[in-house]
Amino acid sequence: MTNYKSDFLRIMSERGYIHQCSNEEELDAKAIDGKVTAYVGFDCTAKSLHVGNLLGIMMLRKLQQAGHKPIVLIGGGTTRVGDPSGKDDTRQLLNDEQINENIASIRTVFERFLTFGDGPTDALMLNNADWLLKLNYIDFLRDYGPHFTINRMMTFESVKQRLDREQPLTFLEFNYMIFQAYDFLELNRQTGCNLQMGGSDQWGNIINGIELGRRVDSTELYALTTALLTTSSGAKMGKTAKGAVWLNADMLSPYDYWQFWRNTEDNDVGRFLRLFTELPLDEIERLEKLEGAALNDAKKILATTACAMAHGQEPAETAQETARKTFEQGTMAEGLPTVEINAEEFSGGLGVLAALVTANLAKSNGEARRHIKGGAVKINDEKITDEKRQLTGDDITDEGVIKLSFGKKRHVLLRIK
RNA sequence: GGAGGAGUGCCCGAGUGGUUAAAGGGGACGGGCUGUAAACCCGUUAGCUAUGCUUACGUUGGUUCAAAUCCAACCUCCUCCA
Repeated sequence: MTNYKSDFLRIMSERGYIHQCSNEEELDAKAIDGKVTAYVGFDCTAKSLHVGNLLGIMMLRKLQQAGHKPIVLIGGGTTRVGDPSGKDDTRQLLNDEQINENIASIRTVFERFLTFGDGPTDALMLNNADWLLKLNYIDFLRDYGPHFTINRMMTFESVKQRLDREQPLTFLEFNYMIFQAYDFLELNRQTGCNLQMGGSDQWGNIINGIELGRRVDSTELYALTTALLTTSSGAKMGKTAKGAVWLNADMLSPYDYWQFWRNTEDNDVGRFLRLFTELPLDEIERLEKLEGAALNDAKKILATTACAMAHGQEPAETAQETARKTFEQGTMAEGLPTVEINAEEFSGGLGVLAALVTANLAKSNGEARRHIKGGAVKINDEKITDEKRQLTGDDITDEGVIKLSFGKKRHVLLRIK
């Protein structure tokens, strides 16, 4: 990579965020001379963002730290259309109420990573519904349609691949690209935003926006993308047994979030420390050199730091302590995820199968049954083999809970209330 | 509008009348080994009130003792032609 002169690009580069950048010299120069305003777009199809979105959030954070202005663009308008990228099943369309709920819920996460406000480098949160919904089809086509040629769009990798694989590419999807380009233009007009960042899969879309800006407003816009995040064994980031690794604490507990980072593969430790923590680089270099079991210390630091950023210092430390007790001492830890059970429900004795399901450790009785057969289930650290086993008052420990374990890593405390 | 091809479980993909809850692979989960890692080995991978029952091979009907497999209509996608 080039030697960047601006703090922003230098830091981004050193930490391994940069995959592609359009016109980097000029962007670099801009970042030295003055303020850059940049945005990252986020979907709002769920109540929470997940680790897959974290890279985008971190980029905005770095931007702000370097003295520039970040914009969080919520895709309230585009969500209404439904992003067709996922393709296979036409996603069910969300209604306005759901979308607004999601936006409200997602906002809280950004507040942990960015400082919002009215100051020159304070972050802004905008919603593209505010302009997309007002568009008039014919006017929009006349004003912007001429600037996009099918010929050009056919050369984009995302389009090419789709056609090569003989997968359908709908007109809607074509338009989605145009909307995104238009978002960029609109943001530039409203706020002077001149940089769009995103994952490498967004490159084509971002370039479309840059070209639109040049043609319509003769303005120079820039693109900066990061490599899509995968683990070194090639898996997509962000999936666990329970599903997505959510950033909202009510969707995934800080403990589980901590565990996610703790279980990082050896080969990813250094990379993740650079991307997802703000430890000094020389410290990271020291940590990633650790070998064998010692590398676990680096993973714990990664977990606690990353967790603190998303959930706060205290929950992160609690999570670390809980993990220490659970894994290193093998003792009962109060901080494990807890599930409450009604006393009435419990009074007659509760079957293990049902308990596993209510604790969200198994999806169905059948699954729970199979895993009991496979020797994966423990009650208060004692392996059970009888699927008819009932949980009774005798199982309640001195701490007033029942510890239910599924596999070595997943533990839940049942608390009767 | 015409001709041809396709639609299978989380994904890819085999199966063209019964022994098919459906080969094989991937993924995921569990067990083993370890370091709460990777790799590797083994197992599991529809639901339930469970020696049985119910759902399931695009949708809906039909033929048959029996259908993912045959027939009809419909829906969707792909290719070629107009």
